[in-house]
Amino acid sequence: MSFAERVYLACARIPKGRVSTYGEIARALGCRAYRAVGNALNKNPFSPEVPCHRVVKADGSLGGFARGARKKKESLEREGIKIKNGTIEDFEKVFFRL
DNA sequence: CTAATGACATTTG
DNA sequence: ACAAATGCCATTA
Repeated sequence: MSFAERVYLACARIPKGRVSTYGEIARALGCRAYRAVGNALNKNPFSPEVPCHRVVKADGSLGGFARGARKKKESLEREGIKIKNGTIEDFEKVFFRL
């Protein structure tokens, strides 16, 4: 089981309509490799299977997205997450602590 | 094995 | 508040 695999599993735990951060994912895995988490999600071999779009930066901004940040924003809004000028509103509310 | 690279995070200027 | 500099950790070349 590689690090990336664990990342995907953790990601899959995030409920619809909530978001989490790269750092939080790393913390849930028992380390602080938030950079590595980003790399794992970027590869993302399980594209629609694992909801990688629910993972954002710690400051509430969306961060990057392999298929374009635009798409990511739309996906999140579709799940009921409001975004204001590239930043998530009520970030503290929708934040999902693993 | 060493070096380079990020969908990051925090601190400083 | 914003931009730049540092630190971070696993992966990959």
